[in-house]
Amino acid sequence: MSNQDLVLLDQTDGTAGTSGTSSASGTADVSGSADCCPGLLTAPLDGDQAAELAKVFKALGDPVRLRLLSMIASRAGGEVCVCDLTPAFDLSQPTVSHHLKLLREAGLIDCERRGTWVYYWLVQEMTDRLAAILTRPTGAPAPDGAAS
Amino acid sequence: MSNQDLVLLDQTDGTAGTSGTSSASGTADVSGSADCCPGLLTAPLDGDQAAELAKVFKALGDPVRLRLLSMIASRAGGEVCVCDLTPAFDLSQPTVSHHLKLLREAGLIDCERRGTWVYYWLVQEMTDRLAAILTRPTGAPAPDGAAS
DNA sequence: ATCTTGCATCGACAGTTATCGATTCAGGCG
DNA sequence: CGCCTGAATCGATAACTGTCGATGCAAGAT
Repeated sequence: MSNQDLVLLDQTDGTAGTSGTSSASGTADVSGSADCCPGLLTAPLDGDQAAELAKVFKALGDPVRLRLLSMIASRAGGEVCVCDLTPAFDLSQPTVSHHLKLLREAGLIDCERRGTWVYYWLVQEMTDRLAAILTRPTGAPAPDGAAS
Repeated sequence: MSNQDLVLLDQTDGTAGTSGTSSASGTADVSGSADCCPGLLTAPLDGDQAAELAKVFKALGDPVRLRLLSMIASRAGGEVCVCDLTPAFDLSQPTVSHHLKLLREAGLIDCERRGTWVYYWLVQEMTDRLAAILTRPTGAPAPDGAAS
């Protein structure tokens, strides 16, 4: 049902072909392919849209993952080695790896293996999309006609 | 540490004084009070910021709650009676009530009792803030590490 | 006062998730 | 080749979450 949606995301890990991390296995999509910016604030979501979007927000719904994402994203150029991320947390290496996997499956980050190390970066399309979804369309009428 | 933060949100439920739903009891905050737009994409979050933000995203990380939120928010004027929301789902009334409670505790919606019915509305400040947090500051250099 | 309706709360249960240690895999190096 | 390092995967377990039916509470109607 959501096949063509992944194209938008797959382009980002085209370089990850050499990666052994099986990237882009189950990346989630946000908006339906048909409508570019459904809105969330403008019209009721249908079940499918809500399910896809919930996957991404769920990935963001953990402090560790938020910190990981911010650490990755704040590298404007983008790449962070896992070896830089793991020691920043009071968690085991498998746990950090697990969180990174969830972020990657949500389509928020992507990775590439380079020698011994694996580098992660932000998938900006996804955060942009989320921001758009949470942004009330400009010029939206002031909410005074509730009862219509 | 996060007392004055709630002021921004309390203003929206000033009318809820008559509400018996104990509104604004444990509403979550998003950004620290000092910095208006921490970013998430510009600088690593500290633990407290991440925890607060995660609460809100976690509330959004469920399809039912996303649909509830979109149903509430898409009423431009904003008020939706619970009696209009509950039958839209294949869930029991307590379950829907539970989801509404989580959204309210996350600071995303607020409510007021009016006679027999309870009305919910969107707290736009929160979605605005989330959008800002997910928006890369204008003029930020495009991370070419991903595309290339 | 009693009944009825709308919604929140409670307690229980099933499914999910976060976490760990142990293991495995990928690559570089002796 | 075997060894070492970095990171992902596997299994197990504790904690959390979504869901329900039953109950309680608020407010209007009879």
